[in-house]
Amino acid sequence: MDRAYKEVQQITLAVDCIIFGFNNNQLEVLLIHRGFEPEKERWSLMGGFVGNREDLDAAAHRILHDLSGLEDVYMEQVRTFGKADRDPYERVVSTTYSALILKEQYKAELIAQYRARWFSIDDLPNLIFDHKQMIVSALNRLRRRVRTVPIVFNLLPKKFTLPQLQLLYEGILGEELDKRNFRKKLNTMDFLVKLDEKDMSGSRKGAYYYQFDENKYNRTMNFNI
Amino acid sequence: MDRAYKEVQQITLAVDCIIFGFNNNQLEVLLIHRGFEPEKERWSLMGGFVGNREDLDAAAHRILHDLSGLEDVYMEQVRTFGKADRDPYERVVSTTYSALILKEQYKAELIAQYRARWFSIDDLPNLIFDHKQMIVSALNRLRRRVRTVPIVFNLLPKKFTLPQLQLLYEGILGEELDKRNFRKKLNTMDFLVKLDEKDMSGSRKGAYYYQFDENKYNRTMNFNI
DNA sequence: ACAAAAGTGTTTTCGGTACACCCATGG
DNA sequence: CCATGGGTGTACCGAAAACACTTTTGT
Repeated sequence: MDRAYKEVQQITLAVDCIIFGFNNNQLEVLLIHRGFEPEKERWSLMGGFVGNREDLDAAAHRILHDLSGLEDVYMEQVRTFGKADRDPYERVVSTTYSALILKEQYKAELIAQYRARWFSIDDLPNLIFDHKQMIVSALNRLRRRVRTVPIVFNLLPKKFTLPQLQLLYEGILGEELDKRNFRKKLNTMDFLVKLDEKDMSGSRKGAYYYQFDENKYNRTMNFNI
Repeated sequence: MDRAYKEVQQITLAVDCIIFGFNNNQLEVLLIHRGFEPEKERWSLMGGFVGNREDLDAAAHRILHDLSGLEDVYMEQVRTFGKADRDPYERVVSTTYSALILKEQYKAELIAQYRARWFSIDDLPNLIFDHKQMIVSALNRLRRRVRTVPIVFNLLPKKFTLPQLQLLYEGILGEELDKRNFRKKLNTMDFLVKLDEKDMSGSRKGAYYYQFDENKYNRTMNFNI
């Protein structure tokens, strides 16, 4: 605990982002193809170092913004990876953040610039260092969280249909859900608003659009899928 | 992501331990009375800096060992506190670990040396920096975890009685539990072994000792209080 | 008319909760 | 014999799970 100890500390602090999106009815992660050393030409999470006067959370948002062009994205800290040899080149401790984004809003030119690509969570490429573990822990956390906190709506447009929402849950949880039970549950917790408009793109009959109503949710704060 | 950025990084990485114990039928936290600057003479968590070649987890164990003399203690990472101004003296990012220990096993002389003291979780003193928040988040995590993972047994001696176990749960969860329902649940999940021996210290009748059987638990891995 | 997805209720099962009395023993 | 904490079983309720048919409409 004495100062001398700390003064010689040579550890770099980084942030890595696990960026989730919902595409092709699958939960996907955005990875970058590294155009720089070390580990050039391999896949990795989007990461970066923390600024000296920058909040850790702010660093995560900055890094996400660099890749996506997005601000005000929903992010949560997951955990910190601190094995001494996790990065074989230098001592870096990295805190992971999980982000939920809407694919349509990405700046395609940035994605291209970083040579980024979406990967289905059950078809990941080889990743550098411990990035695979980072994704696994973020996914586990996400699976727990989506059942009790209304965060999935960050992965959908403002207006979405119930079949869409159900597919999203199935993609995240990795299991099929019963349509009737799913809808019944959503009905009992009353935070979805049915619009008069239908999405005709997926079927002949068309599916009604819904919206998440934050105020309604805040009245009860009860959420349990 | 370029090296130059990182080379000027001046952030110190620390670990703080939230040490839980069960005493006087209450959940308590071990705090130290700082005999050193900064914030001398105030209460804080036991913490320290991470060594250059030391795993983050190892740093937490080392720090806990320094205070308690204990090895092989059950610890879990909680989360990382990274606000730029959380420590007004210098830039320190701190990862918190929660430890579950058995009060009887502490080395009293070390506790004395650090002028440490146990505090009931609902009667905490003023704490430096964001240490109060750290305790709150560790406690929240603990409350969630004890319901689904058999970690409470780290807070009890090998042999314990059901009244003891129930008091411990009540202390952690901060609510009273129904004796019959509590025991019924424990019975349906079959990982406790009843011994032939009784603890006569708490009552005339005496309470049977039980042990947690890890093998039995591993067969089903089902735990839900 | 038919294919394809959207929408809708009921029954059963199981776990959660509420609740009150007897037991063993040391004094 | 009595005070004290230890130990036990049942009835009710609500949430979760299982399950199949009708509706709409573009072709």
